[in-house]
Amino acid sequence: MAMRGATRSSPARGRPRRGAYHHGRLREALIAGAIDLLSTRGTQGLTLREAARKAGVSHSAPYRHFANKESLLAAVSEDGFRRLIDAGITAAAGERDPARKLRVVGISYVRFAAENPALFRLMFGAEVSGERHPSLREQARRGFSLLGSAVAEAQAAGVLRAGSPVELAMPIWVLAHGLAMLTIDRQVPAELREQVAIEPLADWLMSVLLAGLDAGGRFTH
Amino acid sequence: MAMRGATRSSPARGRPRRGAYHHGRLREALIAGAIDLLSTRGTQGLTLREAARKAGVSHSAPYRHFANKESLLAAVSEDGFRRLIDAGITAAAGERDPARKLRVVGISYVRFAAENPALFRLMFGAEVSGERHPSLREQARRGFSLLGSAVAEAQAAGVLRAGSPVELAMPIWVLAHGLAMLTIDRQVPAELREQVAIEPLADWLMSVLLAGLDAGGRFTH
DNA sequence: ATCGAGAGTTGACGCTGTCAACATCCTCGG
DNA sequence: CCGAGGATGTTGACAGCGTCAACTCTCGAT
Repeated sequence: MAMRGATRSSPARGRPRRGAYHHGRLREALIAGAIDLLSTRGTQGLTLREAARKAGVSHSAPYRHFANKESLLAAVSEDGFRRLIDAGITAAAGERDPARKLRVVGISYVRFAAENPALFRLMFGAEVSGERHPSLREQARRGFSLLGSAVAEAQAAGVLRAGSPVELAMPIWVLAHGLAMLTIDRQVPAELREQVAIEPLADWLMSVLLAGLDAGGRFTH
Repeated sequence: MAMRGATRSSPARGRPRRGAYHHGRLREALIAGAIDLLSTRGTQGLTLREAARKAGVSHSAPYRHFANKESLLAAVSEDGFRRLIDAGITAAAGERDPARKLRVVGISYVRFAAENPALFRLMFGAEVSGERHPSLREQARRGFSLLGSAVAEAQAAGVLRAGSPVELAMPIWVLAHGLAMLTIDRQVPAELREQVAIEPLADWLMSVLLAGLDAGGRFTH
């Protein structure tokens, strides 16, 4: 049996020391396959058995590495959060002006969603519960604190009014998240969509909001 | 066979003229059952077969009324849009001041999402495609035009700057949608959540945005 | 009275997630 | 050097799902 061999996805990347029976890097291969399935065939196409097939492994091998499907989805989601945060960090690093930095972080958020719609929906969706997977909650917190530090920087430079960074970051996140979701759902009115470029729209929305943050009152709770 | 009878969900509501074999109002019963399943057991719990069971009918009877599962979901989604728009109309009717009217429409949007999370996600999700179900697109357009008229009213009253209503309505929708989604996903930071009341937060965000719309520039494309 | 179309049923298919029992491999203590 | 045992992978099963084909029942029009 075990007709599986080096023909499929080169098990044990690098040096194929392991025999045919043990994959060697199955966990990573499953996550990578799942991410690929998600972007090419959408949520419906992401199946435990199909991910196993792509890794060249039997249908229940994944259970040696994930308790159930939700656990695999959580790992995929966590990887998505890492990439989303990396995109934000990279975008911020490319800007020196603190005001522009704040905007490009928001724009990178929307762009990530537009480029990975199914993944983005999974990350914020309900099929993987944040309660059961606290590491996900941790990643979301990291992302929010990245935004918070961009806010603090803008405040220090005097381009954003004083106030609790979390209170000021919240509206920015809400706006970026709303635009990201509506973009994914293709709900942005045609009048406001020029070609497929979402960035100018995102930039304008950020301008409006930042102006409002300077003018508006605080959230006194 | 056909042990199904008046014991279950009273087929042919009103006058049970039809015998046991023909349900009489199966289509409506399936939609109602699906909505119920969605709110009590979530997306995963909404199953064609379970909806049929709730209606007291065999597992493939739904195919006489819906081409496939997605068609049932589309009907559920359309009902959701109607209720969402109704909520907005009701909220607007309760306010005379055009500025407050604009805000309560946004707040009602967020509240609807918070009260019907699974339904809201279905309405804007990917499992029912707007391309294949144009009536859904139509409902979304109706909702947007409801918001647009609230904007126009505010402009006429001089409490909102001039400009294309669609250009001004877009940021409001984006903000409301973002807050709705983040609320559903329980991502709103604890510091900003007082108890479970989302309305003050929504109101504040609307204030910030409206101030920004007055101060900010236009979206020149 | 009949007949045909609409509405519902039965049974099947392939797919899925999950589990139990089994097989194989790798490592480490003796 | 070896052999035991844990880690890893396989096989086969189960129930539930969406869907389809073939059947049956019912009712209203002719």
